[in-house]
Amino acid sequence: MSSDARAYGDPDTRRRILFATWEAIEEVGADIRLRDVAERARVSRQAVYLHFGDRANLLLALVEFMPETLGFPKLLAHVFAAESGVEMLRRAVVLHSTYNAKIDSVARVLEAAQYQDTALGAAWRDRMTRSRAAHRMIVQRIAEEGRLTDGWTVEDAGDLFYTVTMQSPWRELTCELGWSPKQYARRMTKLLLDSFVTESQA
Amino acid sequence: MSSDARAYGDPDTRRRILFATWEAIEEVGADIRLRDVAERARVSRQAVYLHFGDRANLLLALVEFMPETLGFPKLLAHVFAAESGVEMLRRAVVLHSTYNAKIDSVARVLEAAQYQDTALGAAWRDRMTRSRAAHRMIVQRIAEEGRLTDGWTVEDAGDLFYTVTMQSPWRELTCELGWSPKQYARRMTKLLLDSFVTESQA
DNA sequence: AGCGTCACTTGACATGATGTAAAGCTACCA
DNA sequence: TGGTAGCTTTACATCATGTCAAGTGACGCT
Repeated sequence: MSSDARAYGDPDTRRRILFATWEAIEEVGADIRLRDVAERARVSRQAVYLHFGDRANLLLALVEFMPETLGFPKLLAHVFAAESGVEMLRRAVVLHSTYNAKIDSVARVLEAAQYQDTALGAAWRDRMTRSRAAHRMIVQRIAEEGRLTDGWTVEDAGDLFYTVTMQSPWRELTCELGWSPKQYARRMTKLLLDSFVTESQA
Repeated sequence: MSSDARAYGDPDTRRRILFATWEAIEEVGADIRLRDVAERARVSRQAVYLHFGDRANLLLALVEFMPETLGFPKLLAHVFAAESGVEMLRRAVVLHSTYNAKIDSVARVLEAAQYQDTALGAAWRDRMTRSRAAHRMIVQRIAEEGRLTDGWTVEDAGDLFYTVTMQSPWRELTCELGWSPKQYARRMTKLLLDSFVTESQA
């Protein structure tokens, strides 16, 4: 995935356009026009096409750009630096509670667009696949520590963990139902630990 | 909500158009063109506009039309006819496991469109609000029977129940990860019961 | 100084879907 | 016979996407 031989144009301009797109999506929503994006980036509409080819490709680039900009790798590393599987799970949910908020407006657009553009759908799916793998590793760790409840396999619990902490449920609970990040983290963690983990300390 | 003084035109034609829309969405996806819809319904493109005004309104009508057509009220009644709260929850998850499948293609379109059209968004939200209330009632029943775990309030558990059984997580688990309806029902039920319900029988 | 090239601008244009407007057709009903 | 409801046909305005071609300015190289 993700490696076009060489990107066109000035990297700074490219970044400006990506930031402009991001801003535009946050303000306007899904139906951003590329002329608005261009205006925000203070370039011509055609510059956008020169850099990214088309709308789908622009969003595609944004999918890579956001996590880099938000320092996602570091945040993820902190989750995996935990000393126990249960603590990893806790930290993962906390990460979701804050990180999901930052990418939500863009995520809405991508969720909607993924079925219309093949390449974009693939990129989004790829992102999901990684996330799924990360969640499974956490459950794997819990299992290795002998704390996974008998009824669950690593695979099933991992997939469920991954799925219920996805963007959509998070969005519903926080944006629509008003849960704070802390409430989200506490309650979601409780749900998962209650089912996945055998009691021992907490 | 949902009561325009009187609908235009022949009700049969109206139904034909709605079915055609439904079909078109299932085959083509989100980017259906109204001319395709018209073609399937064997009416002119303008007939669609005469009946529904615009695209958003057509989708709006579809939101009401689908549950009626699929006999949703009866299915819901069966859930609430259960003798215990726990059994209600079980039945609700089973209902999700099959019903979500039937509406999924249309749900994708509506989820995407809800942020673009105000009225459509409101209608979709209304649907969600009802669903949320139903889920809460089930948890309420569990609580009344004294089986709700100490750590949960009816409200929080209800909202979580509602949220994790939403369309999106269901879609991910079944369409993308390949869970069968039975697997979905069993595992989702286990997750919820493990956390919400105090052990007593099963 | 001259030359080319990169990065971008400008303006024009084709495409294609949405939505509106107006006139015509047909069957039924009074 | 006349009217109206329900739909068709044709035409048209709009608007975003995406493409094309020519032009401009800065920069580096010779």
